[in-house]
Amino acid sequence: MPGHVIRRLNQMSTQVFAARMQEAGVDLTPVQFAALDAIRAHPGLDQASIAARIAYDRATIGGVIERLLQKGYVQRVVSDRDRRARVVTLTDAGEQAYIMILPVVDVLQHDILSGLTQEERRVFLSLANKALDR
Amino acid sequence: MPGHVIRRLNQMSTQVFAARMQEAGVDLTPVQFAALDAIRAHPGLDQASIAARIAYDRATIGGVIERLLQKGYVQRVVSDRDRRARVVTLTDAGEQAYIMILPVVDVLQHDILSGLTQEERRVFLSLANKALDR
DNA sequence: CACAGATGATAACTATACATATCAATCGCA
DNA sequence: TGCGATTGATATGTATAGTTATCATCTGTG
Repeated sequence: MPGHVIRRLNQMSTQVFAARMQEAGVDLTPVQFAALDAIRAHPGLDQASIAARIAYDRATIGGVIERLLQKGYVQRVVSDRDRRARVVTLTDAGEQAYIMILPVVDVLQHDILSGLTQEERRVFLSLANKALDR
Repeated sequence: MPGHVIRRLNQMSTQVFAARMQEAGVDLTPVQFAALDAIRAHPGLDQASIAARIAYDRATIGGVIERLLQKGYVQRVVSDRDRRARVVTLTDAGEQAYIMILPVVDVLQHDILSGLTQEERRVFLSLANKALDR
C-alpha cells in the first residue's frame, strides 16, 4: 500500500530530524528549517510566496513563522509595496543558527535513507521526484 | 533533499485520499481507514496493539478511535482479561462502510504513484520498504 | 476614478502526531 | 504473596496541515 509506506517514511524522516536536532541542542522542526532555508535564499519574500515555494499552506506558514519569530530567528515587517503583505528576513541569530545547523541537516538527510545503497538512494529519489511531477 | 521529497509525497498522498473519499461521499481520513482496516483484520484488539500494528502513537490512536466511535463504525468495550484495556471491534455500519470504501481505496492507492510505470512503482515500493527496514 | 474581484494574512476549527504526566490495573520477581 | 515496575488509557501541550471565513488592501476593468 503506497499510502501507508509513504506515511511511514515521512514518520521516520520526521523522527530522525527531531532526534538529530535534539542532539545538536537546537529547537527546530523540519518545517521550521525548510522555512528558514527558503527565507535565507530569498530574503524579503512575503509569507504567501514562502509557503508556495516550499509547498505549504499559507495558514500553516503563518504559525511556523510566528514560532521562528519567537525564537528570534526572523523578522517580520509590513511591506512597502503592499500593506497586506508581511515581508520576512533572517536575523543575525537566525543566520548563525542556520550556519550551525546546516551540516547536521546534510548528514541527517543522508541518514534518512541509510538502509539504501548510494545507487538505490539515487533511484529512489529520482522515482519520487517523477511521481511528484504529476 | 530526501526529507523534503518524502514530506511532499506524503502531502500528495493525503490529498489524493481526501479528495477520493469526498467524491465517494465518505468521511474517513487515511489514519481512520488504516485503523478500521486493522480492527477488521484483528477484531478484539486493544488500542495499544492497534497502534503498534499500524505504527502509530498510542495517544494518537485514542483520538482516532474516538472519532470512529462517534461515526458509529466501531465499538469499544473494557476487556475481560485486563480491565485497563479497551477492546475494539467493528459495528455492522463499520463493516458496511469498509466494504463500500475498499474498492475506492484500492484504486486510489494505485493512483498515488500514477506518474510511475508499473515497473517503476514496483521498484519504488521495494526501495521504500527496504529503507523502512532500518 | 469607482468598485468588483482577487489577494495577503489571521482566526477558528478539525485531525493528525508525538511527548510527557497521571491514574488505574496488572505482572513479575524476590 | 507483597510491592515495585510495567502497561493501557487519558489528559495536556506543542507543532503540523489543511479548510473555511473574515478583514484589509490592491488591482484591473469599465
